Amino acid sequence: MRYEFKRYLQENAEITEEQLKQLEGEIQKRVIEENKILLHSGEVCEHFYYVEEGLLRFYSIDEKGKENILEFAPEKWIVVDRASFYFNEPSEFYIDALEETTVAVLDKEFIDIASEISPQFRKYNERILQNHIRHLQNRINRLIGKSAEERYLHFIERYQDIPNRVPQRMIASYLGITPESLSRIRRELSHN
Amino acid sequence: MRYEFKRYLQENAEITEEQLKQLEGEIQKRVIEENKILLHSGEVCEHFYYVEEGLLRFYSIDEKGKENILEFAPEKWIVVDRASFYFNEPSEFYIDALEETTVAVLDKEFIDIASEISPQFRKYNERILQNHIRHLQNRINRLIGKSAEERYLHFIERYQDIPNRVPQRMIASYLGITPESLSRIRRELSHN
DNA sequence: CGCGTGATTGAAACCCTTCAAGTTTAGTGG
DNA sequence: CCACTAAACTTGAAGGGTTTCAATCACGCG
Repeated sequence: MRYEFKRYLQENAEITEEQLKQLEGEIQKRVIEENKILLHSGEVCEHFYYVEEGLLRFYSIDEKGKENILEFAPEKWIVVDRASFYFNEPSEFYIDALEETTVAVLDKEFIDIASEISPQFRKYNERILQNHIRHLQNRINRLIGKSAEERYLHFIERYQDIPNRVPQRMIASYLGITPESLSRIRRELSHN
Repeated sequence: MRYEFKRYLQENAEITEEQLKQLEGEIQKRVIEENKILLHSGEVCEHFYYVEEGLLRFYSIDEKGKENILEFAPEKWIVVDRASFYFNEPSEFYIDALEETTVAVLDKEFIDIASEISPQFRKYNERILQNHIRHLQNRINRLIGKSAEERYLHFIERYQDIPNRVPQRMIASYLGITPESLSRIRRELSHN
């Protein structure tokens, strides 16, 4: 397994073999079939999902039934509705699998124990939190300041593999435009 | 002072009088004149600014010179470019004062000491971080899923006092539209 | 009073959406 | 392997919504 969670923890949170043994029982591995929903709007998000292989998606559905994709989560990403997880509130979002996906499932217990036995993990956890904020902040900046075409170009530059793995309409959804608009933007871009 | 930082800390981070004394030297109070810039793009953001009175603004400026406002920070808010602060990178944003503003200025030292002497502060600090994520996430959801009119209605509902304190063109900037568009949206809304 | 800034309005252009119709693609079962 | 089907993508036309640019109006301040 290329992106196994344990190895990821060792490399990124400086967790030792020793500590891994203590945590082993708290890490649940699951294989999620394509299209399976892991979090429904209205539920409290009780888990972090670390993607070892596959692709998850974090999105909302509005009154008109339109899906709005906030995030794609390929290998090495962690998805969670932090607001719901942390504040114990019903989530307004969904998480599902766009491919058959193997995940490491982590709950509050895991976070608490890992934080307790490893100051490095605590730091790592804060780092991904800060990183998440940076990411969201930049995304907002592009949404209010850039055109759809610029946002698309940024997207394919930043997430090279995702365009090959998800339907184009989902990229449109991520960018905040319709599939038709994205199709036309792509046509324009290819015409030079 | 209605929203003095020390009182805020006592109420929200359960900091005691005792601990306040230890922290006093780390809290710098400043009065920022209107239009003064606290953080320039390209600088590393070294401080948290807690607004005791007045109004700050967090924004970027793009190649065309257009300002894109990510956040308004009235009383009781904390502004900081967390990405720059945490990762020690040059910021891509600006912070300035839209009114004469009194702030408590906090640096890394303050955060470190407060975290060390008070577990409550540590928790508080994580809480505002998580809250920040919730806020950004919801904002993105509205930007990709709602019309300009809906976003405007949400804005005036959520931030009742801000529309009276900032020029309308800045609200337009926050919403990601032009001042002219916002003017027309308001006209439409008033015509019923 | 006059100036400057911000808000409004109009007209044209542009971008994006909507709806409806094709076309292409991928997957399924024979 | 082909034929069929459903889903995804593309395209066109019409219509909104937004922007742009320019002009005008409203207001506060020196």
